[in-house]
Amino acid sequence: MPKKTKTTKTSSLSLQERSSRKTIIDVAKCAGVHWSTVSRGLNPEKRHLISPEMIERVEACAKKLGYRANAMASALRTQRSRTVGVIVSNLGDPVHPPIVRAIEDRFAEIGYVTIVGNTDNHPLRQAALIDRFIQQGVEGLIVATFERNDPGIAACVEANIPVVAVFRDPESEFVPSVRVDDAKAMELAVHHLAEHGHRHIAHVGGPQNVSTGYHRYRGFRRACKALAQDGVAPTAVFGEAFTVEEGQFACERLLAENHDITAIVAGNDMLAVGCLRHLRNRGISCPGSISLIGMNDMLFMDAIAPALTTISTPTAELGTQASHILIAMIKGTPVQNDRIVLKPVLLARDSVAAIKLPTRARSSDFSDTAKRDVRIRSRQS
Amino acid sequence: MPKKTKTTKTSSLSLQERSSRKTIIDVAKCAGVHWSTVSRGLNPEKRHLISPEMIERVEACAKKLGYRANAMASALRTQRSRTVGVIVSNLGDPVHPPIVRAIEDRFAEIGYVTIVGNTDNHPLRQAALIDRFIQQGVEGLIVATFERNDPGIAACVEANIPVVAVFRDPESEFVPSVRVDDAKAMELAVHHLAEHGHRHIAHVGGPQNVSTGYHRYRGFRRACKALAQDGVAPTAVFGEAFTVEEGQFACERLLAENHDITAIVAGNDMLAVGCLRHLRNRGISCPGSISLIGMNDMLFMDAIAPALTTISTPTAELGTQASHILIAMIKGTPVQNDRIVLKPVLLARDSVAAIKLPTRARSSDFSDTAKRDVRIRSRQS
DNA sequence: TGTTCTCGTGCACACGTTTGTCAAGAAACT
DNA sequence: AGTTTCTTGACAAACGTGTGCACGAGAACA
Repeated sequence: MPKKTKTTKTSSLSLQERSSRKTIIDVAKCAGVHWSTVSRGLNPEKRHLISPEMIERVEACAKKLGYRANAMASALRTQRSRTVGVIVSNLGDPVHPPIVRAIEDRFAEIGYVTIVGNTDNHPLRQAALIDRFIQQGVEGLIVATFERNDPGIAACVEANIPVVAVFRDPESEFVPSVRVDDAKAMELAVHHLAEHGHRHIAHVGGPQNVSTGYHRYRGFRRACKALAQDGVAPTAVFGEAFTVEEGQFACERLLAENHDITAIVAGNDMLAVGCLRHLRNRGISCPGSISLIGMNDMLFMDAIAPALTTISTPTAELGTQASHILIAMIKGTPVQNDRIVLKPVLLARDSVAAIKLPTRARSSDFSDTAKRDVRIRSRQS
Repeated sequence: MPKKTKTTKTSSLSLQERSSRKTIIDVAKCAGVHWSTVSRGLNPEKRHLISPEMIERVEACAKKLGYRANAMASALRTQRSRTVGVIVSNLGDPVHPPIVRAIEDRFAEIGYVTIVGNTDNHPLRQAALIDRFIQQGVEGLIVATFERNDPGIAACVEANIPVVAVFRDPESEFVPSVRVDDAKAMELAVHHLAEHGHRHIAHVGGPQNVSTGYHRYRGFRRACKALAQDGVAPTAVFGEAFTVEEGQFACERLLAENHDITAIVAGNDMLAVGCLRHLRNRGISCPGSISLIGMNDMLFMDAIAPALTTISTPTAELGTQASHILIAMIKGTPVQNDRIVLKPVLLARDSVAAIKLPTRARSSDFSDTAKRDVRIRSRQS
């Protein structure tokens, strides 16, 4: 009887190790029933198969023993891990936390758990992360790091796991996406500047291999072209990344070669803050000499000097919408609209001044800063 | 033979559903060996039991089939999920992302996956989250939401799961903690102001039920008491939370009752920005009329107006240290120091001015903003 | 050549669930 | 009363992996 010996040994060992995590078997013993009965009694979907008093008895025992279902065992059996993955480039970038937060909220509501990972924009780290998450058994993925035509998408569709792109648009037919209308955002910015009399407008853009940087630049050019008869001339420099440092350097390069620039449209607020830093270092007044518009309305952009006029991105809404789509995909529900493009809104603050008018917009009024933003909605709704 | 029918049905069904996720059995078939051999061949720790050529053959088949280990099955068998949980109050609060980011980095290095959750400071949500994470099988927990003597700790120790508190100190003997010296931080601030001639210093503090708010207030009072012979008089108001709005309201209450205040030490940067907003709305100059010091050195605090003098908190280091401790606990390694208190650093910028001197510190120099910070280290190292 | 030892592989059980199937008993029908 | 229907709970087979044990083959030794 070597089997018996082995069995006993193993089980006693595991009992020693796992302090005392209770299983349905413990609950069943306590309630004096078979464990399948416990399983059904505790599962809301199968509960109708069990008599009410039995359910009550089982639940009482479960509570008494401090029973907690083993999600791994359940996941293994049902092939549903109740887990989703979120991949961002860098949680430290202030655009991402509101998105992740919104996703976590939505999935917590349906009992799902959210795992996160950072790629730092390295395709290899992204690939490794996707691989690891699939191993982990995520039921879906929300990815904010896809480049245009990202090869990483193949790994997901191959593994047959639902993916939705957020913030960036991979422009792939296989992946639903939720993003903001980047081109439109830049058009709003350029028109806003043109209305203030600016003609020599420059773009301090971000990386062109991601949709955000690319579409924003395109939108900028399109807007300038539309205003060409008014004498609006486009100029552009690009940062290697959406960071303050890159914005600072790009701005430096821009001004070294172009001396008639009166306004800058930055690819996002980080780049804008970098521009601001360079202008400050050079002693160039903003908005006195050069006006500036950012994008995303990151935290504290209303508190910096000057309060930054920027294009607001509904980051939380991005996360919420992406979650809705992913949840539908996981449930197998047909998803009606899987190419969501949210409308950006211009927030007029203090970093844009009218040109040719000697009176500068000075923040001499003492109205509440939080209420001072002037929202200018995109015209075509 | 009803069994056969059943089996066939089940397996064919699952084959249909799970597109085609490969298992070790598939790899074993491909390599013509038993799957236990595959299991060992793919496991670095047991690989030495297998002949090199066999390992090669197995790995080739695994790669050819696109085999990905099923983490859930592995976790169930080994009782090790390679998963940790991080609990914060709100990812949208800019203190948290760097912490979470650092944790994710450290655990990614050892192949662990990080799941996150937000409590919004609701004890019930925290309890639910801890419960859910334990169900999920996390091997450890890093919690940034513990209140002092938090009852939620009981659930963790009862489940026998390693926990380390970060940022906040639950002051429990059962939980290691990694935090910054909050009291010392406020002392630095008060001394800095005293050195600039301030005598009427007020504290705009945060909630007192969490260690951060509590210790910062204590540190503030201690510093004032130490300077009592110099005529330093402490005053304090408190926000219900560490938010801009609460800071604004608290500042309003403060100034309504105290008209001789010349300096404010805020409980953190959010509260400081709130103070700034109120001062601005009231037309009170900062630092001209009232000096201000914040804490944490959140992102963009060097770009706001005025550039905020603040006490820097090494947030990423908090996450890294907490991870180190948790990893040691998970491995069973004895952890040398499980009460880590990091030293805060004062960053002198533009929101503090000397009193009684008619010349105000105006930011008229054009040196690089990023390099303008003056770091004042805590004296007793 | 027989014995012992090492090394590599196969076998089978267990981890904790979920769930299809079925037996037993009660209730309702003919 | 006999038969059918319905309810309730028990049984056992997976989900995919890790690992102690057994076993066979080859090497080393007397």
